[in-house]
Amino acid sequence: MSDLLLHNSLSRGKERFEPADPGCVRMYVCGPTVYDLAHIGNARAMAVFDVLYRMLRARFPRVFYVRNITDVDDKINERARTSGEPIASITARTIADFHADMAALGCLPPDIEPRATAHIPDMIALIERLMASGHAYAASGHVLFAVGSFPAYGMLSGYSAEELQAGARVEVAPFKRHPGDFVLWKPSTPDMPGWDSPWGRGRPGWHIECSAMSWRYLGETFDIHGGGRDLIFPHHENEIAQSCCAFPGSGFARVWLHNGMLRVNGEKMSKSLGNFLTLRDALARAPGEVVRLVLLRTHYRAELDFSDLALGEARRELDRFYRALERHDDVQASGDAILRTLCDDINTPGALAAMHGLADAALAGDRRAGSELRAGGDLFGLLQQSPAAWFRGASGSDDVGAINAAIAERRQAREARNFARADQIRAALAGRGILLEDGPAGTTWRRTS
RNA sequence: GGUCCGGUGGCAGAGUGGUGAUGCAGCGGACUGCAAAUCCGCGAAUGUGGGUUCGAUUCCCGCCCGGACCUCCA
Repeated sequence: MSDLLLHNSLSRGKERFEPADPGCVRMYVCGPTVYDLAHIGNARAMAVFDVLYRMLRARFPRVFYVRNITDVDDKINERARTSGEPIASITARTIADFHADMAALGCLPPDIEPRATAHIPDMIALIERLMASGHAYAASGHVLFAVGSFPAYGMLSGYSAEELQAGARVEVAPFKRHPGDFVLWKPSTPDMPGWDSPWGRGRPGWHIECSAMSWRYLGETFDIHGGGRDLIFPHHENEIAQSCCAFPGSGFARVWLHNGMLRVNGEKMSKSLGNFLTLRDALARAPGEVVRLVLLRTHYRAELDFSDLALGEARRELDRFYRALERHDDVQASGDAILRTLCDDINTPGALAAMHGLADAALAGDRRAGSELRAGGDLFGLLQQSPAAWFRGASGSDDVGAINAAIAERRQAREARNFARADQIRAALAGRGILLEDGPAGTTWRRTS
């Protein structure tokens, strides 16, 4: 097998990937903050790293994939305040929604999905280490990380502490020693979630949870840390600072991967523009595999335009793949051809081109190609259903008997060369989203919507 | 303003220092009663100006255009 190359945000270039422990790849991905439904930007990150997870599982004996759930956050508090719904209710519901959405998107569950609120003691332990080593200080009830104590601060984002100071456009809290210092722990009022700590009752800052949970489950050093590009600064930069200072010499994550942002129908996705598309919205418009393919048709580091046009194209691509599977899928296959292309920095568009080549071959009668196509689909998390289910399953109505009756009537009409009647029947079905296809073995049907 | 990323056919979207993948759409043809699907074929692109090179879409520089990020916190 050829090398696995991954673009490391730390070096801004592709590197040959070698896990620290050849027996087990350790990966951490930033999961959702559970105050609202996942949007398609979240979905992209989840789908991209799910493909990586599948690739790694195909290449290495074991993969341990950790994806956290942030269930303590001021956005959650704010949602509870404005809606009146209790925090525990908001987070429980949103987590259930998230799991349902991920399943619909075809994402494998991570090996463990730790919740921030279950790891407060780990966070406190980490903060105490930072206090003891002089990287953190208490001020006005807060505990802050002192960026000046970490010379490498900025190694990921490319910002220097000085630049940040110069460019600061937000009012800096007066108790900070350096404008770049960030909160590790902050005080909570009685109506806010809080935990007892050496610094009084309080709650964690945004970044410390990921340092704590990755430490807990993956150790001081691990292989891959992934997330959206918008997390590079400040979130990941601060994670690095916390973890590297708490565990000198550890280096924290060895490879950082960041997926690009989304546009919707050509516009930047934002709540103010009113085009903030939830994954659930997308799933209402198209099957999960179609949404997933749209997210994987573009290389993960590039900006992606999520459009209705793209949904249509993706659906037609999947139609073709399923047609190829319909004819031939009965041989053992490895998926190696597809995996080889994916191993060039998760080159899903390139691998998709290879999938089309396999589909061509399968449609031409190469049974092995059809099986390779299926195996490639397993790497993509696509082609996970039977062609029959894809073309004729789901989408509501149980009018299969009526459809078959109509087909039988049309067959009689055609045999009598009454094509006007035959076409009338076909048009009536087409109006209900049923497309008839006359083949050598008779007439088959599929849903077009 | 600072830092960084990107500009490929009508659209989407890869690779590559030496005749520019793949998909969708379009056009012509085969097949079909007609379609659908499938197959065959066709046209169509590397933002711009320089530089390096025998040769640049690929490497370097300028320019233009587009995009991302520039924290804490209420």
